[in-house]
Amino acid sequence: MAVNLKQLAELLGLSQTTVSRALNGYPEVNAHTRRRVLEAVRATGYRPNRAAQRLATGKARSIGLVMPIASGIDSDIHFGEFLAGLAEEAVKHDFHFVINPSAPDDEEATFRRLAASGNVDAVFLAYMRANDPRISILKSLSIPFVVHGRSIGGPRDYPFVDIDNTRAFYDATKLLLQLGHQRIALINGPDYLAFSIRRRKGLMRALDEWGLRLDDSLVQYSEMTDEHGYRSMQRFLQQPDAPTAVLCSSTVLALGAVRAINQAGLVIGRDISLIAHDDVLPMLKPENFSVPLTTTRSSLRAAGARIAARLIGGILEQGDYPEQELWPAELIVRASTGATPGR
Amino acid sequence: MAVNLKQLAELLGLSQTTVSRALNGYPEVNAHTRRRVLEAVRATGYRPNRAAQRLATGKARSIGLVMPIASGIDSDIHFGEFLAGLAEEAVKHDFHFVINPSAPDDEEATFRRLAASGNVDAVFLAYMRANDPRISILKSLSIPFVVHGRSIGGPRDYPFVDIDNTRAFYDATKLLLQLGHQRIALINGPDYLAFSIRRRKGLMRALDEWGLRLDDSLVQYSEMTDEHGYRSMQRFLQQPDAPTAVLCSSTVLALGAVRAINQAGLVIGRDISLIAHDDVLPMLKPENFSVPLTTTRSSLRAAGARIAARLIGGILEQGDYPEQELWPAELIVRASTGATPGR
DNA sequence: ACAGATATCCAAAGCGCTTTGGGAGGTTTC
DNA sequence: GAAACCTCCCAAAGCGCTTTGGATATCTGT
Repeated sequence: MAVNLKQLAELLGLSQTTVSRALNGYPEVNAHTRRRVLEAVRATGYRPNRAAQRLATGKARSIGLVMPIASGIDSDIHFGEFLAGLAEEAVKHDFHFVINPSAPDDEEATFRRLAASGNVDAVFLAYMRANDPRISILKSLSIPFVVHGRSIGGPRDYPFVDIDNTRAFYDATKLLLQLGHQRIALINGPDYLAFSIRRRKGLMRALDEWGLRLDDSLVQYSEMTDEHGYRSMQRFLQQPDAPTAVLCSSTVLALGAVRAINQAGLVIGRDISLIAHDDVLPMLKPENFSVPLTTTRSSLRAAGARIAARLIGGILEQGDYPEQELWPAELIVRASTGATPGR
Repeated sequence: MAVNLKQLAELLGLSQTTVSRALNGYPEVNAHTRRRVLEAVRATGYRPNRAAQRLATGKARSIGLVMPIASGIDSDIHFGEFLAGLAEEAVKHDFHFVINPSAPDDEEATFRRLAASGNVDAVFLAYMRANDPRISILKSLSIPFVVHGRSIGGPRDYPFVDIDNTRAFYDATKLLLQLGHQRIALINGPDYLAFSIRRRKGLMRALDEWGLRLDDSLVQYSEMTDEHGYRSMQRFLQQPDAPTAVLCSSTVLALGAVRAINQAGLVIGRDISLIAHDDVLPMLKPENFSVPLTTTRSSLRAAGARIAARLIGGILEQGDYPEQELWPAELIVRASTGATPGR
């Protein structure tokens, strides 16, 4: 018993115009009438036909999402978590996604197709790289978009939500330095990604201020899997002058790192300190590690939700959001950080 | 310079009807006229407005996807891979997804909402459990759907694409038995999932035929992560009468298992044999393992693409697919399987 | 009490496509 | 040569919503 606007209007003895306006919050409707309409909607279970709305308004109520298929990114656990946030928010407003898989070298064409298709009102962008070409492409396509993260170099005036990676790892490093650590290593994400670059910068800056030099043999880049964390940590531990403290770009990496440390017979927080960035993955809580992890925390899912909200707000022309948001990451000290051994 | 049907028709000196028919492959159009239309489409870059098509045809051109958000499933690497296949196929036909996140206990309501909303033509279902209630729900909602996997128990007449898990693990076990192994362990997926249950059954059946009994202390269930594979294998190796061969439900699990084996100082293929199920994850190829892995192979991505194709075919009422497909998994013997040690 | 606001509501015109119901002209059929 | 068919095309009626451009009625202030 799916009703449509016309039937609903008839049932109420009103015109479609008035009912439509009552539903869409226009002011020229008597409060009492509006209440009646809302009541009837509840009673009949009326739901507006989206296709008709789209045709009439020109808004597709959907946001485009280019999903890289080549590398391991798409199957990445972090991506899934972020997507969950996006989806959660989108579903509240009855928005859809158009997921376009694309090989990295085909991205530009994919974006063009997406924009031209008219199937999406806005586009979302992530996994920013240094000098990322996609920003200029999207600007030229004149389709609204919001970026998760920031590029490095290139145009600066585009909407984004990012966390202050430099600051987060600067703070983390500072803590370690104050605890007396001098050789601090970094198990980072892929080296071409902007957040990796910034995290390294944060580390370097803090070292600089302390009068220390970053030793590049103490930085490892890789995809953020448990396995890579394990291997990177092993490599560090085998070095002649092994680090006494390690920064991890993800709790997933930390998982592997911890295993390597344990296997080497070392005790976390005593023999070696560990700080990881925590994306708040529901299945991997830093407080549940055998030794609870000191972390820089910022929820990936929240970022996803926020970006969805901004995208949708922009399309519906409601809500007011800052163009650029730089979220701080919270430094949470737990048991995995301690004073330098033998001091 | 976006043209619409009307303008295109005018430009050609034809009626909208004829142009529409030419484009949609109706027979009552002269071949020559059709060619002219197609040519004009190319020249003008005409693209039909989807919203209008939807309104006129009643088809939303989108498929619904309920994404579990509670457990680790959504961030699961296997899910991402499957999704890639779905998306790849969908984009070919300009189909969308409506991703609905849902807590497991809210699934029924989510499905109802999805079906009632009218913005999906069909629904896709995965992560089947034993006696899965979702099948009946979807049937009662009378919305087309295709299942990835099969339930166990409950109604049998529903469309699915599944791989023959029982058979795959039966074959794998058979191979191990022929090689002389008697104590064969299984590192399985979550115990409530249908495929896990079937794989265990395959193992058990082969053992039975060989006159052996399945020792339930040799079966571990867990989410399919590297970490869990590691732990499960460790547990097996610590047992007094450790297995000489192990079956893994995923190459991801095998990754951890291999680590545990190496760590124990054992040699794969000599001291202990390993067979894993290979979902053909692009980032994890069994032939690249330090000891190339014997596997039962079936591409998850291909399954995703197939399901998308069937769903879309059903909506568009074209193409003819079998209702139920049970794909065989290919047994590929590599170096990780060898004769029982000390025989 | 009357011109000008103000508050509510409505009829009708799209949005861009598909589809129904013909209809003109040319071919067959008997 | 008339009746019966094809073949190919068209006009117009929707699909279900939003929005424009009034109407009508009720208030204002003077």
